[in-house]
Amino acid sequence: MARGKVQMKRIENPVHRQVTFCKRRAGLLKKARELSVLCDAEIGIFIFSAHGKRYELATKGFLSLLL
Amino acid sequence: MARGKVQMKRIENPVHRQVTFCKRRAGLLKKARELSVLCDAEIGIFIFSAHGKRYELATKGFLSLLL
DNA sequence: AACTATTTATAAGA
DNA sequence: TTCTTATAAATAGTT
Repeated sequence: MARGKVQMKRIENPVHRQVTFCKRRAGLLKKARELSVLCDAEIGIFIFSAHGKRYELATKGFLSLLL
Repeated sequence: MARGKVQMKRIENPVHRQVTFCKRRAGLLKKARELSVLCDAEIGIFIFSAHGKRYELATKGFLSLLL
């Protein structure tokens, strides 16, 4: 993206990888919320960090649709 | 976005809403794949359209982490 | 389904 | 590490 193109492979530097994870995770969840609102879609997202920490998002009607 | 800011509310025009759904759904899944590769994260996404059609993405190790 | 003018996301830098 | 900013990427409206 900015100030340089991104190589589409694992970021080796742990600090850089962690920073990118935080930023892009936030961006992904924002995009998901937007899609849900704009297009009346139900969305569920689970993200597990490399260390197994879980982050999630689910819109209101999501669970009943999934099950 | 382009050629006009987006109002963060449901798109009323059904054709416009469907087109936006397709475009943004593709964008969201792309971003998810990128996050997974760059940051070594496992990700699962379920999207249900307003008509109940399901779209999904899951990275390799996702299911075993979820369950 | 392609195009492109713009907005948005974000990689580096401060 | 939070904030900034130059630039890449996504996408709204158009054709």
